[in-house]
Amino acid sequence: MSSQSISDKQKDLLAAALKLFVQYGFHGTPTSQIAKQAGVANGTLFHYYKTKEDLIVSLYIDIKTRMGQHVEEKAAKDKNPRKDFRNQFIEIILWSLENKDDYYFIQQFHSSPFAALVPTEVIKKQLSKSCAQIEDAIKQKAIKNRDTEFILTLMSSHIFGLSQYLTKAKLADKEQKKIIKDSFDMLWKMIS
Amino acid sequence: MSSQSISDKQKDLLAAALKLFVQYGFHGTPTSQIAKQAGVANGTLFHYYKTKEDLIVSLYIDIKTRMGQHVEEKAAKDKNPRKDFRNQFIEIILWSLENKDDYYFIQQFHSSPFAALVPTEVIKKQLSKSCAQIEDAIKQKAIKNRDTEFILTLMSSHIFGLSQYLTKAKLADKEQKKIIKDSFDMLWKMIS
DNA sequence: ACATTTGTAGAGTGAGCAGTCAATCTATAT
DNA sequence: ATATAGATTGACTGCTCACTCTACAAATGT
Repeated sequence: MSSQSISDKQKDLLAAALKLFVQYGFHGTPTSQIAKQAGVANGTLFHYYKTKEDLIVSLYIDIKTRMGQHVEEKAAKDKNPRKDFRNQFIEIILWSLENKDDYYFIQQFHSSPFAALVPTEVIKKQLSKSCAQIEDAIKQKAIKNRDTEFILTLMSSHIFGLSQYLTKAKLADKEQKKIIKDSFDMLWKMIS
Repeated sequence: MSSQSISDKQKDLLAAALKLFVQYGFHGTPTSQIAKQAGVANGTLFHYYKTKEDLIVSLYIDIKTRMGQHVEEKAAKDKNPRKDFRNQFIEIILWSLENKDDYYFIQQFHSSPFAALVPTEVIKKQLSKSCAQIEDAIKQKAIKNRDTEFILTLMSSHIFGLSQYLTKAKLADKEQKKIIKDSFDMLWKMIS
């Protein structure tokens, strides 16, 4: 199901679906519209995705994967936990601002019944790196000794909140970077 | 539209809608099912709510109002900003845990196209108190001097994250209270 | 060259849904 | 008693939508 290399038409379909889902919601977007927007026939959509549900879940996994790759590539690694987290923090925020639709879709998806349809193995894979990193930082006494999930949740929601704020308040680049750094300092103060 | 005192049948309808929306999502829930679950006829639903959309928005406003009232009543007022925020923080968290469906619905609603349909006056009314409180605390130098919206967003998402964590990790009462307090301390450290 | 698989198209189908409507019931007013 | 307005019902409708099906085209293998 939508694994392996993704064809051009699949990319078009996912891009079209993203745009429309963000604008009209899952149910407000007929598959016919998605096909139209992607410039393919109705049947083609169902050739690649067995059901609409399959398309939605595939889109989610695709976005998450791309986001992960981006951070992996861009964020400079660092021995110092604080700097390491900071680099990743900044890259995620920047990505979320450059890909607002994608980020918004993830939120939408998370608080929908579709969230339950993501295979557990996929979820675990997504979390494993972050968890390991947090556990590492705890061992190094760089951050508070708390349940890993707890820390991760607080970090995620902090990032979510910041992204939301920056999206609403359209600021100049300089001002924005200032707030991002400030925001990380606040986060770090909280968990260190 | 669904203002003024709410009749029993309306209450039944909202309760039914909440339950089903949380379980199956907005689109996965036909109005016919909502009516059935509420024990009224199909037409009765449309007597009270012009459209399904109207029902959804009304439900959101109803929940938000109830949540606000609950906090207003329960949270002990305090001259000390920190204590004042803490009391409210705790009450919101406890409410969210006792009313998981309601809280989940709010999230679902926020990241949906329906969010745009809430009248701006309603939104402003909801935010005014919190904003005033934050501005007050800033003047008293109890918390950092930042944009009010920024602080509010960080607080909201922190609460959201904590609620989510506590919902997943089912802990004993004592443990839970410990984490709530700890979590508030962390939040306060961040913004003070 | 031919066979087989894979991709693409788009009209068609049947189920399900939001919302209507005419009829009946209830309540309050006069 | 009677009139008026609101509440309640549930069968009905017209439309939308997810998904199917058949036919044809392109690629791939032999």
